[in-house]
Parts: sequence; C-alpha cells; structure tokens
Amino acid sequence: MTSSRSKIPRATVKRLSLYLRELESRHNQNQKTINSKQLGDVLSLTDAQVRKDLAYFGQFGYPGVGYRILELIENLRRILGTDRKWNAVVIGAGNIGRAIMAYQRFRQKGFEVVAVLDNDRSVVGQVISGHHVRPMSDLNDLVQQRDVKIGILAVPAPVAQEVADQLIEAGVQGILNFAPVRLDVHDAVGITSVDFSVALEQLAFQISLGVTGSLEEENDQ
Amino acid sequence: MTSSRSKIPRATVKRLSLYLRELESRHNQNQKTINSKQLGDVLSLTDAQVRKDLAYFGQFGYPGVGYRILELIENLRRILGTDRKWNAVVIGAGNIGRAIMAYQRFRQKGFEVVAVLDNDRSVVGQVISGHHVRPMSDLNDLVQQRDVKIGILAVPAPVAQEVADQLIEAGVQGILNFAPVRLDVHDAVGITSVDFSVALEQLAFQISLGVTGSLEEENDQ
DNA sequence: CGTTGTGAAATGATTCACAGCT
DNA sequence: AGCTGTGAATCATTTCACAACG
Repeated sequence: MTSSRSKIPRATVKRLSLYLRELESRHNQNQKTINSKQLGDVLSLTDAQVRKDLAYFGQFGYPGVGYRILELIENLRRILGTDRKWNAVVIGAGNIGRAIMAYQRFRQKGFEVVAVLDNDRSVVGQVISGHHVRPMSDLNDLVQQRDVKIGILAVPAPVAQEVADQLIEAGVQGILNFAPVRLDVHDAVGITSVDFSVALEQLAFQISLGVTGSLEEENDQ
Repeated sequence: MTSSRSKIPRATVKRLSLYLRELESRHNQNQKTINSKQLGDVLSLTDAQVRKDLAYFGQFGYPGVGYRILELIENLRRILGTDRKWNAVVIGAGNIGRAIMAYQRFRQKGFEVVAVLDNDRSVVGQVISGHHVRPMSDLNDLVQQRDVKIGILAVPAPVAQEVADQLIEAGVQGILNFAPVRLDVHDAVGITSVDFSVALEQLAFQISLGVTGSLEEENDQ
C-alpha cells in the first residue's frame, strides 16, 4: 500500500458519489473507459478537479486512455463503503419513513432495512413494505441481534434528538437524519442530514435572485 | 439602500437556512435577541463566520446587543424568498411524491402544492393528501392558470430529464429534483437536488473511516 | 499521441483582530 | 462594556501547466 495520507476535502467525498452515479450510468450503456474531461463535463467540473479528487485515493487512471469504468466503479464503492452490506433500522412510520422503506435504491447501495420502529401504538403492528412496525422498546435487542449499524431517523423534529440518543445508546454507528434539526452527538457517530425545507429555501433563493442577482457557483446538484 | 454588491459564497446561502431554522426555534421559546457567538455555537461555526454571512446582505446587528431575533427572521425570509407564496406542482404520485404532499412544513415555508400529476393511468384520479392526481397533459394549463413557479420532480430517474424539459417548457422557474440524476437545463432555471443515495453514501463513508481515518471538517448537517 | 498525476499558482473561504457604535 | 462589521491574514480548494507514462 502506497496510498498517500493527505487531507481529503469534504467536497471531494460528495463528488465521489456523483462520479459513481455517472459511471454506473455509463457502465449500463456499455461504455468501457472515460477520461477526466468527459467525466468533468457532465458535472460541470474541470478535468483537473476530477483527477485530483480521484488521486486522493490512489492511482486509478491509465495515461493516454483514461479510467476503466468498471474498475473505477469498484474502487469508488470500496472507498465509499458501499461494497459492504449495512443493516439499518427506520425509526418513524410516517410518510417519510414509508417513502424510505419503499425506496428500492437503498438496497442496491447495500443498505438493508431490517425493521421499522415507532412508538405510536396505533401504527405498531401494521405492515409497511413487508415489515411489521415494531415498538421502540425492541430497539436494543434488534441492534444487537441484527448487527444494525445505521439508524434512519424519520420522526418529528421535537423528538429527533431524544431518539438519536437512544439509537446511539443502542449502538448504531451512523444516523441518516430527515428531521429538520441539528443533532448533537459525540464525534464517533456519523451523521448525515437531509432537510427538505433547506432544499426548498435554496431553490427559492435561486429563483428570487432570478435575473436580478448572481451567485458565483452553479447548480448544487 | 446601501447594500454592498460583493460575491456571495454558496456555502453562505446554505447556512442562511440553518440560521433561520435555529432562530425560529429560539423565537418559539420567546427569546428576543441572540449574538453571533450563540448562533455560531449551535451550528459549530465561529462568531466571525456568522457575522460575515449576515453582513453580505445588510446591517442587521446592534453593537452591544446582538441581533433581534424576530427582525432577523423577517430579513432572512425576505432574502431567501420565503416571505412570498410559491405555487408548486408535484410530478409523480409514487412514494416520494406522496411523502412530499403530506409534508406540512412545505406549506409553512410558503410553498403551496396546487396539484399532483402523473402519467400512469392507474393512479390518475386517485386522491392523495386532498388532491386528485391529474394527467401530465394538464401541465401547461395548470402552470398558466395557477401561476406555478416550482416543479417538484418525484419521478423515476430514466424519465427525469424528459419531465424536467416539459416543466421548463410549461414555464416553471425552479425544480426541486428528487431523482438521482443530474438535470441538464439552461441557466435561467433554478435547480436543487435531493439525492438519498448520495446522502447514504456520505454516511457510509463516514462510518467506514470510523476510527481509521480523518476528514477535516465535521458533520455536514 | 492523448491523458494521467501532481507541484506551483491562483482563487476562494474562513478566521483573526480591532475600530467603532450603542 | 459588549458586540457588530470588516479589512488583513490565514487556511483550503481549485485551476494551471507540464513531466512522465502507456
């Protein structure tokens, strides 16, 4: 292993996901290789950016050729950790919880929902996307027995912190948070948040600027 | 108007939403003022960062006092464009579409869903969150008659670009995209994307690093 | 050739530190 | 006295440009 140990910008990690998405699409169309210019163009990035991002993690390219798509896909999956299986529990059987459970792509990425929990008596026992909704009291046993690494938090904002604490107490290593609050957790736990309101506000801002104004960067897709 | 015309970093705009979220929470607890240190602490930012972000848009603070919460909320809403009403259509009556329609917070932020469209015959006519699902052929009339400014795209990836084109053709000014593809649109249209898979991959990466590694920045919440 | 990987330069964002306001 | 707004300094990221490679 010769991999150099320099600091990896967070923005680079976000782009890795986007590279992977594009590469998978090209792979499905049977394309075999791609160069940094082509890959950059679809994401509105420079070729140098693409090369530098990838070079943080190793030497994947072939001078004069570019990158072999399949090989790069495998490398990116390994780097991102989606070449493994991650068991997850969904907390909250409301609309967002249901949408998540039905989202096929999660499984494709290696994330397996092993249970849905909710502490609302009126939903416990219902079947959603093939899972019986279980009471929150099952959490600890589930995490132990099914080796659950990820909690997907789809509960109302006011209880999100409390439930996050329970998840961490139970032993999950990461939380995907859909509640519009910032969770306060210690550093050993990974957190990624998806906040629809923030997304909408970003959009409203772009539209409000309209012809009026000027943001320097382009779309945050 | 004395507002200085400097470049606004995109990261600043994203933080504006987070400031607003925190301010609204404090306002509900009846807090009247807040200073840049307090506001920065909850988001793990420096006080200077907070002040600089806000100063891009005007002078909102009172030396010796801080910021008056209600006043700052109003200013941020105006800046973000959520002090206005935006009519929106949801395209796609699948799980994500349903979750969005049921998401109360959208309306609180000034976004009004005036219709759901889908071109799957088997769902057209169904009622979802109080709206009849209408056929895609109604799109143009709807956008005209209801002054629709925003399209919320909750369709499968393979048709996302095509539907985006239809939305723009019909006259929407912004698209909130839930499909895991990059949309290619001309600059006059605002785009914000929410990709669950990207979020999960970011999380997987954080966990994979685990004790192992070190990203420089902390949580992207 | 064409294209990578990478130092060096340029650009951009954050933090420091302090004058000035209330 | 306490806190803002902001130039100057620091730190991070992106782009340039080119040697090295298949």
